[in-house]
Amino acid sequence: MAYVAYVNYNIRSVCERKKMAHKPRSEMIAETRAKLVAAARHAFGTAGYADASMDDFTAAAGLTRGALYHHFGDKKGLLEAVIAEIDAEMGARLHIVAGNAPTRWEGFVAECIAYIEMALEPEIQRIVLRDGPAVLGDPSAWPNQNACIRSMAENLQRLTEEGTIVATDPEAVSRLINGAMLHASLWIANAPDPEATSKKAVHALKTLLEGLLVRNRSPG
Amino acid sequence: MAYVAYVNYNIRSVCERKKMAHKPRSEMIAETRAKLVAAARHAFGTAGYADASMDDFTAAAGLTRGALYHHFGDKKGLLEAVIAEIDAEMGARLHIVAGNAPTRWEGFVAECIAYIEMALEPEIQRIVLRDGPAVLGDPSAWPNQNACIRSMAENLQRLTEEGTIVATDPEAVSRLINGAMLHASLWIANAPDPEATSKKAVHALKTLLEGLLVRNRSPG
DNA sequence: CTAATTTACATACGCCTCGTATATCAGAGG
DNA sequence: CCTCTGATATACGAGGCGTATGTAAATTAG
Repeated sequence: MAYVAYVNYNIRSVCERKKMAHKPRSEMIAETRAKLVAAARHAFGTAGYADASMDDFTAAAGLTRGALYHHFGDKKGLLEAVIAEIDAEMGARLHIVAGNAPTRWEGFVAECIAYIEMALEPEIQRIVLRDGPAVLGDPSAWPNQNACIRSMAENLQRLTEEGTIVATDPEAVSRLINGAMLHASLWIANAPDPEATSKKAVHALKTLLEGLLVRNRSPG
Repeated sequence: MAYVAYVNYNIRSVCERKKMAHKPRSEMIAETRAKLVAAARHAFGTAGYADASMDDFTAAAGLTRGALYHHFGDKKGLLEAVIAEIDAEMGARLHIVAGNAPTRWEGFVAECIAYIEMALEPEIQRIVLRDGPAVLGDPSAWPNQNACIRSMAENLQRLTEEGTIVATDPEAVSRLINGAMLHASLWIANAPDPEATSKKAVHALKTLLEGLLVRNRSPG
């Protein structure tokens, strides 16, 4: 018995989608995943993870929660996918910035500043910096390990080897700096005058970073 | 009509509480609030804010959600109260640490290290560092403004005036350092070997901080 | 000292959200 | 052509939260 109503099933929507595209199945699936990720990204970025209703944003993507559970397991799984996407974009942007600098050190500083600027974007701030850690735990344990951090740690490693900066554990320093930048972004974004605050933060960060330069340190 | 069942009301629990104590009303209220905050603090600290059921932890405190809504408005309000309590404790602990140091600079460094250690405690980490920002937004905009940050900013102000450290905006530097420490704590807490990681982080932090000392900087 | 009012809390109800179980259909492959 | 697997939709149940409402104790008024 039961489920009599299934006679009306989803005939309409399925037919519509059939008419629209005759792509191979794998493409349709990729498209579905992309649609879900995009819709979730928007919802998470504006309403926040907790207040984003799965029913709502799957519907906005022209789908239902059924598709979501099939592809991502649960809401957290979808958040992971969204964060992975954003993180990849961030990594790519930082890579470009670092590559355009004349020296390694300057590249590093430019990367830091670019990171702060990116972290000012509301979507990144909300999803990656606030909800991400709350829902998924410590970012340093995430699978991607934040492409950003790895890139910075590598730079620091080389700078240390070159003798440009004082000897420290590169990973430790990169995590400290990353945390500093992240917090700075939250501060800037919520400040009454973000522009001025940003200048103060960038200046302070440069001061802090320059303390690492060997040429700035007197033997002592 | 309706609400017929109210005849049985809460006679039992009320009578029990009446027998137990004949304190003035204000004390009873304070006790209720304290019980709720304590129960919530435990639940938030172990299960996390999102997974802590209001029905469950109010019941654990011998109360119902009615009391909670009356005193704190909603779940967020209770979280605010919990965080305020924890923040006050942290501030007091830091104050003591700083006061025991021979010089202002050493006090500042000691405070930083103590902060990292505190932030390793699971309850603080979960409630203040992860769920807090996700639910209540940027910590720098919280009412208490994090007693910790203010204290550090004051120290930096004085150190700058004394000429001990290079001139920067004290608030900016304190926020950067605060973010660095916070992130370091998350990293340490989730590292496979927290002890060793902690040493690395503290060493790196000291290196970073010492870069601010005027006596370490060569004129450049 | 009694009556009115306020305050502190408990209960009931409804909406919404999530997760799981089930149903259906479209393609892929034999 | 038939079967089987995979992609998606629907139905159902369990909780969680917020609000509206109820009650009794404490306080204040007269």
